[in-house]
Amino acid sequence: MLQLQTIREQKDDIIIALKKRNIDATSLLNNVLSLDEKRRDVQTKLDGILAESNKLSKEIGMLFKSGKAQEANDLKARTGSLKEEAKTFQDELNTVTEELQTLLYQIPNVPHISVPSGSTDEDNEEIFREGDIPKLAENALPHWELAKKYDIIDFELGVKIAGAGFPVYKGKGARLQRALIAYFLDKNTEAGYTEMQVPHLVNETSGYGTGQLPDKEGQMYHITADDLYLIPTAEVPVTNIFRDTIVNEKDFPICYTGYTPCFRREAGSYGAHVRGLNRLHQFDKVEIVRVEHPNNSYAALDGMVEHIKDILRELKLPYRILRLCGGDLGFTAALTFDFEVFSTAQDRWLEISSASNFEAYQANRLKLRYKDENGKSQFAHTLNGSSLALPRVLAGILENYQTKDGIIIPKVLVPYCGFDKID
RNA sequence: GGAGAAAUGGCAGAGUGGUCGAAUGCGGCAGUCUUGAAAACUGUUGAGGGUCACACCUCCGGGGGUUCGAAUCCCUCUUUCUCCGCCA
Repeated sequence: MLQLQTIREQKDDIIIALKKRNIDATSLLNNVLSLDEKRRDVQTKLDGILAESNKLSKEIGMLFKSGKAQEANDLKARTGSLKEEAKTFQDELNTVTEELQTLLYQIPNVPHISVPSGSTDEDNEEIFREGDIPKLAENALPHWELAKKYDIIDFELGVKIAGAGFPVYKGKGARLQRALIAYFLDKNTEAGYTEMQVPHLVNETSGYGTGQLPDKEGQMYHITADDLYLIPTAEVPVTNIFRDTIVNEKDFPICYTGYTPCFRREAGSYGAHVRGLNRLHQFDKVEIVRVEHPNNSYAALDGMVEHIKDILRELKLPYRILRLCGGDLGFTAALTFDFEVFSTAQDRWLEISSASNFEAYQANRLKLRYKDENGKSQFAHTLNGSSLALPRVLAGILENYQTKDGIIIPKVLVPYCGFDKID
């Protein structure tokens, strides 16, 4: 959520910046400002009445104490109308505040200056590419064929148990999953991230905190009986650790990592591109989350990008990094870098990580603050990234490391797997 | 799931209708002393709105009510603890 003060001071700049998202926010922001003005006006009136009422009450109390009951009762008579007025203004204030809140929730984050304009993923800007694309044999198979051939993932079994998009990993496939999780967590921990195990279900307030709610309910599984949501990413529970907190400036940088399954309804996505592991309702992911001083958040984002690069280098997977364009940028993000692994057998890039700086947008919703050198509360910056999302990394490994003798396990994973080949 | 108790500032913990945004202790911050540190001492220290700055307003788990006036009384919800039941 954008800060009111920022909107007041930089309305025109915000409107220009939001054009990169192909949004004309002019009337929205004007409405926000006029509601804000109204809110302050009503608040001031209400405060005045309450101040008078408080004063009268004190006087009445003193009169009663000194035995002047008659005078006290005279004063009492005057409080009735004040009460009615206060109620009117209070109701108005509540209405205006709620309207204002609703509008603020509709404004996405302001894109960073470096975000290119554009409307679809085709407009994303490739900024880096590394790793050799292997030359596979003529009869190279996509991962869903490989999964079947070596009996390591059973998609049909998942359909039986839960439905499409819930694969069952078997034998070495399951072990490889576990190895990847452990390897990622170890890499993150070595880099200074503290490992956390968090709930996989969150309440509504947490959904609002990180920006999944309102509006994106449809993307999450909702447990209506208890009004809980299955997490679409560890970002939600891990970032919400900091909801309603004031952290110590000395504690920066705050770096957390966590493994969780992720649940996404992915309503409406069908077709060839969602085959196999490409798009699932349940998948595993290791996430990194940082809480940073505003002055340092972009350096922190660069650090996260370097960290993810390091992992992909060790896995020896060919990858590229994209700077997302305005149209592809998530609602809450100011700047996002996507990592894509090249799937040789499918001849396409697969997104395996996304690292974002949310600046103060989530912090404002979360009420996540720190005290600056003057002792004033300021919103911190939040960031997160995947390191990494499992299924497509798995797909990339299966496809790129296939040989006629089986699938070779990347060297760094062998100690975690306990085997060096799937055959 | 049943019965009872409780929810107050970073933490602990007073406060049962009026000058209480809230005693006290711990912690934090600043200073004195010290070569430095510790100890001791002194001061300071909740959040939000509002204002150029004050004033002023709101917040004692959430919501509602009684009253001129509520941390304090009533209703309701949530959470925690104890006991019982069930259970990995």
